[in-house]
Amino acid sequence: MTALDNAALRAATGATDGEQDRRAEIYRSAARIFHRKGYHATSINDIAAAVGLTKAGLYYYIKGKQDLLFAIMGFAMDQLDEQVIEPARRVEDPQTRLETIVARHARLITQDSSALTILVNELEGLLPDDRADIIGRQRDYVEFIADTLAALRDEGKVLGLDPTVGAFSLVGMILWISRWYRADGRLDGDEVVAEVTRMAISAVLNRGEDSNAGNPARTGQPAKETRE
Amino acid sequence: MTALDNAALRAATGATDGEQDRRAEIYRSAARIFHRKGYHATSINDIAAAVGLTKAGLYYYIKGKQDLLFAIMGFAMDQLDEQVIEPARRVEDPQTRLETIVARHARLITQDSSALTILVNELEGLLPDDRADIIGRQRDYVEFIADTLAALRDEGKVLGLDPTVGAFSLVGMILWISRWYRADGRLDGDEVVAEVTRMAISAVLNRGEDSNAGNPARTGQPAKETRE
DNA sequence: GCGAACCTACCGGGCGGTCGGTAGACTACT
DNA sequence: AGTAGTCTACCGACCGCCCGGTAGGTTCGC
Repeated sequence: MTALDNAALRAATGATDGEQDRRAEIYRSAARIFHRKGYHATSINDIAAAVGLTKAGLYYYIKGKQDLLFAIMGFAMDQLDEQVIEPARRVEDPQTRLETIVARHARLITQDSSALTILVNELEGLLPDDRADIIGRQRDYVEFIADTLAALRDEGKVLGLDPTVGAFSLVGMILWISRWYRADGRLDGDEVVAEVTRMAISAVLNRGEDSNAGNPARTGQPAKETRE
Repeated sequence: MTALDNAALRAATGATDGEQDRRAEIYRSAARIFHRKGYHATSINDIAAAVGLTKAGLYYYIKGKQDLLFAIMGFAMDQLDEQVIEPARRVEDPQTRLETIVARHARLITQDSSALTILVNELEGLLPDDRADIIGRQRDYVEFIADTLAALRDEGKVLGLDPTVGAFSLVGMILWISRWYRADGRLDGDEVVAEVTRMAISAVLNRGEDSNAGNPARTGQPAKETRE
């Protein structure tokens, strides 16, 4: 649906609408199959069959398996930029900005997780240059979140949390949604997005008054108890 | 180090110590390579070369590629059972139990993430029966966490959080550590474990007053901005 | 001389990718 | 109107390579 529609490779050689439609269908199918079986376990034949072509016919539209993967990942990053990062950048209040990031990213995943999940799971399938490109964009995203956490810390709303650890942890929470959420399951997408957003905010904000800054020494005795 | 030492396949045919050592080394190497390159992208030759054998020589020790994968995953689940679930089961207080789960699981990952990461990323490389086995054990683990969250809710320490969503979210946070944590990085393992544990607890507990009192105060009130 | 611990050589098969074609729609000229 | 040329959108057959796995040794300590 919302998948690889027009953005991805609109920049390709001048092309008819029909050709672009077909190409989009191919990218969408490929993303779904990569997502389900993994990049390396998916053959070009699998994708060709899924769109009703032979392998040779498919190669009329694509340059190779790795380009296909890179295109899908590039599309996913574009999606993240447009639907999450850009809107969030326009929010000034750090806490609201963080809520925006988490909610929008989570929502994207509950709607169509294929491309975004491939984005994080199949990095090693890329050529080194392509991988560097994608990794750079991903790092920018995490830094964006970390900066937001740092801003919250400067406001005194977050105490003693390393922004990098915080950012990674939130990202992990969000990305993991694609592994357990099923659109036809017990919970609907909006509920999940809301729950996860609430958890994320609660994870990084101080608890009430008693936010005893840095370390444990509280209820349990974590980190100490790990001896076996 | 702490990897596939003796447990994994001690049940194999009666075997000498030397043979078990070699076998353990093979499993350990395989786990490391699977972790780095992915199961499908790793060839039997890669593994053989890594332990200084030819492919045929390697087959003296293993039954096949899929059995190797299953053995590694089984070992990882055993590790989780022994080092996380069993110790946590002996903790009665739900909050302390949750801290124990998160801290121990996180610590396991900062120490040696290979097997545990394969466990979650390479499920589709397994034969259906093996996959069912592993998935079942994983589900038990998530349910164990969800039950702990439900117990916290019954104590009034958690309000309005679906235990399943909570459990999955915490698991996502923990598992993601293996993607960004580097033993030679800025932060050391203990710090990371402590930070993540604190975030996890804070993510699920009520904000406000104090937890131990049965006073169900307000939660946060975000999740308003999730519109489009 | 015998078994454990390996090796060299090989097999069938599937992979990503290419090549030479061609059906058919669409002009373009006579 | 007919026909020659052109281009898009494909297909069947094929290539070289490497894969997981195996058959049948060979070496070496006991």
